[in-house]
Formats: sequence, C-alpha cells, structure tokens
Amino acid sequence: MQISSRFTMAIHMFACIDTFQDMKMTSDFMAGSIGTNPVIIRKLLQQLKAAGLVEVSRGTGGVTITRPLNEITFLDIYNAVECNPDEALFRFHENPNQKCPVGRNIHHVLDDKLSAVQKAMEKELAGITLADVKNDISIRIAEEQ
Amino acid sequence: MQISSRFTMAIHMFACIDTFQDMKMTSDFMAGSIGTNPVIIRKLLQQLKAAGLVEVSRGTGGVTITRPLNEITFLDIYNAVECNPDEALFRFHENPNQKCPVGRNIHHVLDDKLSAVQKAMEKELAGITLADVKNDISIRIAEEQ
DNA sequence: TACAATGTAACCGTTGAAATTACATCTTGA
DNA sequence: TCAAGATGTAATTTCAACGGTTACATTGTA
Repeated sequence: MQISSRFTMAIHMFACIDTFQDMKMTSDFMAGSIGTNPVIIRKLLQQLKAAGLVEVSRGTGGVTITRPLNEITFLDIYNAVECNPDEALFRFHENPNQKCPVGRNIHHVLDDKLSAVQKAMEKELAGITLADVKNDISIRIAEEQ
Repeated sequence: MQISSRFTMAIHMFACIDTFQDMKMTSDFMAGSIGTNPVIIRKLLQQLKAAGLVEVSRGTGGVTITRPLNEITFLDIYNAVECNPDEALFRFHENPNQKCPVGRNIHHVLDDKLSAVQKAMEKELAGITLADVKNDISIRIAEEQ
C-alpha cells in the first residue's frame, strides 16, 4: 500500500509556481506539467490554501506561496494534502476479541511502537524543505543546457 | 492513506502463536482472536511462510515461529505482508510532461529525498522486535490479574 | 477412512484515488 | 456593461485494493 500521489503532485505544483515566477500560474498550466486534470490541481490548491501554504486569486487566477521556500517542509505538505489528522499511519484491525488476553491488549501495546515509527517518518519529512527541491531542480535544469 | 491492517494483524498472529504456545494454533483460533475470517489468516500465513518467518503444518494444523522472537523485526513482517518490493512507499504521478523543465526533472529530484524518508521509517521498524511485543503483552496480562 | 486442518480459487461489497464533466462564481479588461 | 478567462465545487465514473465470504480440493493423522 502506497501513499497517494497527491503528495508528489503538490510538490510538483510548488516547483512550477517557483520556477515560473514570472508567469501567472494557473491550474491549467500545472495540470499540463503534471499530466493530470485541472480540477485535481484546484482541489489540491484548496488543501494547500487551507493549510496556509498558498494564496489563490479567484477570477484573475494565479497562485502565490505564502512563506519562503526554506520554511515549507515536506511534512507541511504531507499534512496538508495527505493526512486525515484523525487517523494514524498504520491501520489497526478493528475488532480484536476482548475475551482473548492477546486481543484485548494488542492495540495498546502496538500503539506506542507504531506511533514512534510514524514520528520517525514525520521527523524525516520535516527535515526536507522546498528550498532543497528548488536547488536540485535548478541544478538539473542548468545541466541540461 | 493508511498502511493496511494486514501488518497489525500479522503481529497479532505472532502474539497469539507465542502466548498460547501450549496449544496447536489454527487459523480458526487466530481469526477468533483478531475478529476476522480464517481465510484472511491463511493468506497472511502464506505470506509469512514465504518470508521464512513461520512454518505451517498442513493436514494436522498448527504454526511454529522459525526464529527467536528477538530476531524477527517489524520490518521483516512489514516486508512480508505489506510490501510489494517493486514499489516505493511514496507513489509518483506517472505522466509528468517531458516538455516542461520541471516535469522532466521532478521525479529524479524527489526520488532521493523520498527514499531517505522511507529508509528512516524502515530503520525504525527494524528496531522493534517481536520480543518487545511479547514483553509488553505479558506485562499487561500480568497486570490484569 | 473419517475428520480436522490448510491451500486456494472465485466472488462480493466497500472504500478511496484519480479523472472528468458541468456549471456557478468571481475578476478584470475592452 | 459584459465577455473572457479563471477558480470553486458538486456529481459522476472508472479502477484498484482491502477485507470478507463461500466453496472445495488437498493433506496428515488418529
């Protein structure tokens, strides 16, 4: 089971917005670069907007990033587009048998351990910023020429 | 998006096999403890067997764990039941526009960063063993009495 | 040989992702 | 003012995966 492509699509969107700063960045343009539908982009934009990461101009169109790139981490984006705050990364089977000593204790025993794993992943995500992406992309674009 | 409950179900199965060592552990019993269907258990057993973590007795029934509990990590189990070795944890959008400088470079740029995140998660999973689970479960069972 | 168990195919219902269509709404320039 | 171009969003579709279930062949042993 994989983490959905919304996450990598959102990073791609930020890369477009930053790389083509001189252009008005529309959902149509980003959909073209990512290879998807403009409505998918608009839904993602809504999630990023709700998380305070971008501002979207109605009517006129265009997207702006609200913070310096080195202050937007992968975890910010992950939480914005991927994560239902109510649910942990690891899913539990829901009906353990309470009459079984294992069944009635397993959930609690695993909770601590698995949330530690999730925290490790989140810490790693928090250590990567959009500035890192910008840097690597511009190096690769420069190398192309 | 969550990691499927097969992972926590598999851990629960190991906890049953170990806790009730004196009993012949059948898929029916484990299904009862987990609250699922015996066929689900058998499919998981096949995956665990393929990974060399258990041995299953046909005809007579019963499951044995092939290694000491402290030598079976959560990562072993995760890889056995959850992971398609061909696919990374993070899913990519598949059709980035190769005519766009961002589209044709984003995948490569993200690959390194996201595989680092995956490695961090795997390292954490590798640091937890079934012996830890056994220990915590037996403490909790003892506290119940 | 009966029985109790695993192995496995086949099918179903549900859920979520991603795509798509359609249209209301908004902003601005002509 | 109003047409054009953009976002906001509801509704629908397709597809894949998960989890569940039934059914039955196969296996080992008392």
